[in-house]
Amino acid sequence: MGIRERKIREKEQLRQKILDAARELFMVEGYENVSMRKVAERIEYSPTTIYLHFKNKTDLLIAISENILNDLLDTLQALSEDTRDSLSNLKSSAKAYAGFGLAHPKDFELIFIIRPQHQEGLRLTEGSAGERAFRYLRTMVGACVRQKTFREVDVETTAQALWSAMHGVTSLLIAYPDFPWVEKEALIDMTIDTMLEGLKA
Amino acid sequence: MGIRERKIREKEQLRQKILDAARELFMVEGYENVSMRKVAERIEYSPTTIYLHFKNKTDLLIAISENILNDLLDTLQALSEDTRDSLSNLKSSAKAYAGFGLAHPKDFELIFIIRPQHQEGLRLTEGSAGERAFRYLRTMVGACVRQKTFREVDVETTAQALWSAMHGVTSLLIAYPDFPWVEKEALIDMTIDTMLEGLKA
DNA sequence: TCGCTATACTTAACGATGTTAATTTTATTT
DNA sequence: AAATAAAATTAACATCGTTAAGTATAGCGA
Repeated sequence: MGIRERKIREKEQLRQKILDAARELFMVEGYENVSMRKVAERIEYSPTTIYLHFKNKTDLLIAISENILNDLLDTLQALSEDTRDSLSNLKSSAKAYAGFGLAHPKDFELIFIIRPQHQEGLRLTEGSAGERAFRYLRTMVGACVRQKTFREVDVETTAQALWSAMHGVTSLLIAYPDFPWVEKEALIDMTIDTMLEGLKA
Repeated sequence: MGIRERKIREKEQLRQKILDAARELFMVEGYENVSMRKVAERIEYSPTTIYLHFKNKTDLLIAISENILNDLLDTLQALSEDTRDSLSNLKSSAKAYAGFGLAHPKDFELIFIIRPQHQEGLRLTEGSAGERAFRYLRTMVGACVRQKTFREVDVETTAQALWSAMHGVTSLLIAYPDFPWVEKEALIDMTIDTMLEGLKA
């Protein structure tokens, strides 16, 4: 009796096909310029079929955002594999966050700029990619404090401040690509290095 | 022959009326939820009349953004009136930037989040509010370096890094109001204080 | 193999959007 | 009072997100 299973599988495949098509289009054309009809056309289904898999366009955006967030989390966690000292880990993770933004500006924009605009009251649910990413950051900060690499700062506040600083550079570099920035790498380094210097014991 | 003058004045008045109505609506309903028809209805003109004064909706957004940026610049410059030491000036300006964002989140969102999305290739033109604000920041950083309050850092890079950090906290606090932030003031203080600490001579 | 039923999918439509073209009203000049 | 220039409007186009209603299809028991 594998019929039911096959149907579920086919349904899941179509859902994935929609996600792939939409993500691709969002990246190339930008969320606001992609209509449900365009997504439908690309997968060769009628527009309404999408609504059998996603409640609305925002729901589609959210699902894709979660996928991207998982990619980002993978990128960050791949770095902690080589477990050097906590400070190096923290620094390379912070740089990876900004690096991800520069390498995939459209992804960054979608998850951190567009999504919160369309999903107000967004909160990090237990075990979500965003929640795990931030917990990972807090752990690294905690380690630096425990090992007296940092002075006795509040771990939660410090983690949030570090995220803020890295998020700031990345957002600005993406939002204003034509601003007369100094070399991007240099700016990213200056931001994270200054923060870390300010936290030293 | 004051007829021509009166006509110009009336035209300018209507333009201002449109700006006021649109800004008010943008603040309350959000840019994307405000249609040209809604703006028109509020000023009791037909929708097309707006197009006699603004090329399109983006043009309206830009004009309003410039107004808001001037407000922000005023807020910042009011602080430098009491000319204490450069470091205090820098610190209070940085806090004022974040404070403006928290006090007027919709304004902040409009000029720093929405506008760059609709006006790509945006550059700070000579003498614009944005350009003056940043130049002011660079001057304060330069003063701190010259007086050896800061170590010998590159002024341009440092100014951009400081803006990044402050922009980051503010953006995040606004974008994710439901994130479990520590006390907002504490987070803002931690971010700016850590940056300044990291720059000390 | 036949009809029955649930599921998958499509067609048609609604109200709203930004924007343009064509037209009418209004105010000024001759 | 007629002509002209300016200001404002009406009507329309293409497109949007989304819903309701209808049609095809695939699996089922007989």
